[in-house]
Amino acid sequence: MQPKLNRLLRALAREGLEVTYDGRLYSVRLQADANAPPAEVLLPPDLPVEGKAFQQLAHLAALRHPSGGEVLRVRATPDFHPGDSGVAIGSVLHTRGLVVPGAVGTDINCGMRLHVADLSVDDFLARRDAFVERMKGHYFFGTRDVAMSSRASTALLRDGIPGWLLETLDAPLGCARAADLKQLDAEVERIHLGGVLRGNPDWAPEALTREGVVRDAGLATIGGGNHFVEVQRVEAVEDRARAWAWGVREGQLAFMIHSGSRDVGKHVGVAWKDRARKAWPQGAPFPDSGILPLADETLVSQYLEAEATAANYAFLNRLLLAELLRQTLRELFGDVEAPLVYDVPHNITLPHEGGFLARKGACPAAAEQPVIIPGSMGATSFLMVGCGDARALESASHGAGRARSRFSLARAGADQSEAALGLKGVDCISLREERRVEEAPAAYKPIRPVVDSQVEAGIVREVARLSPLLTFKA
DNA sequence: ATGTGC
Repeated sequence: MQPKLNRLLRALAREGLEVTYDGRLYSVRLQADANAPPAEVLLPPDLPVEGKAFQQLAHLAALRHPSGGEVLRVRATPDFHPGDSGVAIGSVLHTRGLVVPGAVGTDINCGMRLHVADLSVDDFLARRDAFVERMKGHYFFGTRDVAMSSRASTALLRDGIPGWLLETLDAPLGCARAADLKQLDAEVERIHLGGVLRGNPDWAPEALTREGVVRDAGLATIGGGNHFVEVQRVEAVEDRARAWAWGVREGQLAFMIHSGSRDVGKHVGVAWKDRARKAWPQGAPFPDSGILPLADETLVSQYLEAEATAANYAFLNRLLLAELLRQTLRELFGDVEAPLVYDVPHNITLPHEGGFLARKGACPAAAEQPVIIPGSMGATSFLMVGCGDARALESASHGAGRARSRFSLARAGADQSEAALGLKGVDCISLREERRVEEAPAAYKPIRPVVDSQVEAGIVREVARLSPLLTFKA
């Protein structure tokens, strides 16, 4: 391990990076810019590292805007890996006087949602096939009814889940019929930020606000990449008091949702990538990294409003993915209670100490707050509680982190046996075989060391572990 | 991340 590490440090030095490592925490900065704050990465020695991700972190920390504002700190979680827009997944960026749209990207308010269900695992598995057929219909073949009035859609984009609920309670339609509205109303407090950021429907695709009935084919769909919906079993409870308070008990059926704002986030993210370029001061050289911050006060607040608009949509997307599943459980098993444990975004910009914290694939981990860290397909997932660690910028990892690219897995000649891919015994429902391979357990780092390193560092504590029964991938 | 694509 040690020679390998030394080789990595030497290679990074040749590429102009100054890197130190104390066996737990890396500190990275550009040699050419001693005034930039160092970027820190929590990473145990036995986890694989990629030089490109360090490069991206160092450049993010060195980011400046000619007219002011500053990067205060950059921190990365142990699941960090290179991002294709120039910002590593797992980056947490603390700024003042500027924001960086690329530090969130297009997958705005990608996040996690966890429910537990009052149903035995045996009873569930006895009707697995019927359940799978119904859910395939909802998630893959569009048998869901997610129509909204344009009033409800507009209220959602502006005022989040509470706004949507108000309009929907008033004039139920489509997805509202599917939803148990009273229960949803009671569950709003278990959504991070109450399921609302102040948005503006003008930033959303026009089809979502057009007068009449809005039928959005993307709503209540899982999406690609690492997104999934998984049925799980609560395997072990470590913190009994907290688990009890959150309604989580050993042996329960559970379901976990990992999804985001779909096309709406892409619409906003792409538009603002363009705007950031156009707003860059005339004559100033573009940063090598290609990452462009916004410093103008009006542009900053407009961007945050646009990001919030997509974030509100993502909250509803996860809510409806859960609602379809909850409704299907009721159809098959009668009056099953399946309460929300928590819903938390891990791709979002939020106010922090007079400035902003942009998380790209990092879960908020303020003190006492539920933290959801999914394992890769087939692996254990974790329900944790945050410790509010300031050095970690109150952030935990958002998963195990990708270890191999999609392409490296799909490459001809690679060993694609079920065993080599780690797919043996994994019940994965997917429309496309490639997806199962691209997202196979072998594509990801092991979750255990990622979680343990964060517990040891005082960032999170374990509340419960969940093991997978059935995974839906689009 | 995205009705993608080394």
